[in-house]
Amino acid sequence: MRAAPHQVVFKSLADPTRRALFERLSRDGEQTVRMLTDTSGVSQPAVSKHLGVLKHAGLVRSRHRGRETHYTARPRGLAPLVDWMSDYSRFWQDRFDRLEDLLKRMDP
Amino acid sequence: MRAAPHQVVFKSLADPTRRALFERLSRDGEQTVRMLTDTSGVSQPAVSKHLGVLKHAGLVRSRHRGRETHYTARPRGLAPLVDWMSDYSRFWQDRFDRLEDLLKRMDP
DNA sequence: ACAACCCATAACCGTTTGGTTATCGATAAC
DNA sequence: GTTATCGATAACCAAACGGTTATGGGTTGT
Repeated sequence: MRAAPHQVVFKSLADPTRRALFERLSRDGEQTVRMLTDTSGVSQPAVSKHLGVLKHAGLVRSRHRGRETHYTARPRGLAPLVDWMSDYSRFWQDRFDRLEDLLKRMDP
Repeated sequence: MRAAPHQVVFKSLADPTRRALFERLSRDGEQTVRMLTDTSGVSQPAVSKHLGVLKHAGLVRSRHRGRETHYTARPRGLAPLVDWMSDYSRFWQDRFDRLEDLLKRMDP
């Protein structure tokens, strides 16, 4: 039995180090493992492991060139969170539904 | 140094049992600890502990009457997630900004 | 008054998790 | 060709986590 997408995403983002990596990739764009390691405060293997988790959750992508691996944020990976919120909180559902309508009307 | 709101919320929702409690309260409205325990699959103390975590995260409220404690979902407790998403993902920021505008125009 | 019930807390325990160091294959630099 | 760099993996470890049982204070029912 596979874990639901939102489960994996929540778990991934619960760790501050991992979230910092995602934030960094979102702010500054594509980065190599080395670059990420140099500002993360943890060791390179730790960074690699975290990136593995984020990748498995669909939150980042990787691209190999030569001996380096370049990682990129995948904003759409957050979609399961939005879906979950609208499923289980009418409060947000109403808001997201309106947003959906608005976007459709603006960009049909 | 206090933990950032989104950190607490992410951590709280990372656990499936805890998320199930929040989902239940969101779907079915106010519930006592006993009612929640009977369908949770874990012991009453476990439920109490989880509810404590959710409460600390601002995701539920509690109200005492007699010997029972009634818990309610607090949808606004999810706001830190939306904020975080719009801060660190331009993709969602654009969408949420539009939502913000829409809501302001609809309900000024 | 007493028994039963509700819920929170404490003490404890196995598993998971986030970190480390060591290592190795692959590529780049000299 | 040799040396240095990059990044993934393995093995290991302490701390955090999610569960349990035991208990006790407060409230309701008989």
